[in-house]
Amino acid sequence: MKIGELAKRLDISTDTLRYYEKHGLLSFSERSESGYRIYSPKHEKQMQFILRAKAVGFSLKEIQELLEIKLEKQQHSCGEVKQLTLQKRQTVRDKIAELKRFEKSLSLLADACCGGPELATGCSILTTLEAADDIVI
Amino acid sequence: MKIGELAKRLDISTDTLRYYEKHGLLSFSERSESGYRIYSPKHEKQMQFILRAKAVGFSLKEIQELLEIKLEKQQHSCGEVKQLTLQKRQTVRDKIAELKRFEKSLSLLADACCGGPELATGCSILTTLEAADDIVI
DNA sequence: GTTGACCTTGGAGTTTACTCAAAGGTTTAT
DNA sequence: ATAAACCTTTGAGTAAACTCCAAGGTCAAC
Repeated sequence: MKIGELAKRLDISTDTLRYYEKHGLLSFSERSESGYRIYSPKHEKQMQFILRAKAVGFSLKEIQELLEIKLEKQQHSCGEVKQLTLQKRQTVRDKIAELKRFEKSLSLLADACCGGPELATGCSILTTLEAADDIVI
Repeated sequence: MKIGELAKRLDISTDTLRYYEKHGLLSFSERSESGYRIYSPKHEKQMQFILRAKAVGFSLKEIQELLEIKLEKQQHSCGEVKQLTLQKRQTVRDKIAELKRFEKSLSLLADACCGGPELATGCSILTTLEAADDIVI
């Protein structure tokens, strides 16, 4: 199958497929005589792995690590894989915590503001940001 | 006060201050005869506004909008400010939701994995990513 | 009068994950 | 045989928010 077909099956762009190949995520494929990339079901499966890993939050760099382990399973332990997963979960949790702090502060700001057509001269959001000691950060 | 002193007081770098000026966040300051930036308490207050807005999650671009309103309060309404705040809260909430989905999937993966020194050949995380129809995405 | 700490500018580099364009070769259908 | 639809490569551009560098000017202290 040529690149366009694989792209369509996976619902991504051909550019993305070439990008993944270039960055060591998707293994090189055979080429036709004219130089076209010819993909096998193996490549499609590899791509599905990549897309699933992306869907659970792994970055491309992290997916590279997972692929390295996956391709040489004999050389690696279950513990390593779990380690990567738990690490990722921790950074996700940290980000969630930060965003929740944002959410809380923004809610405080919004709730205190009338939000009406009044001039913004006395807007509580602006004055709070100007001199806030009371924002929960 | 020169740039180094203001930077120290705000606990940011001089590069950041120049960056903010260049990108229209911090108003231009006077210059000494030799071309040094000379900042007044007004500039420090403006920077505090910016840093507080950052601390509650606004991007620099959004802070620019807030500053425009702030500098011409007569021309704007409370509603506009609240609107920006609520919009921001929504994007923050959306991001939290996505990250929570990640967290959930990663937890499922991690919990199913023994994480031991066993070879990764049968690692449940890898096999799940290879052929997962059961990942909650 | 010279060291060292400060300041200036312009421009390049970083990270992430693509996306687009240009200029050209190939295949397929009519 | 020619037009449309595909493929190739290289290289540049995007967003966000800085960060670093080079090459040079300035100021205070000793």
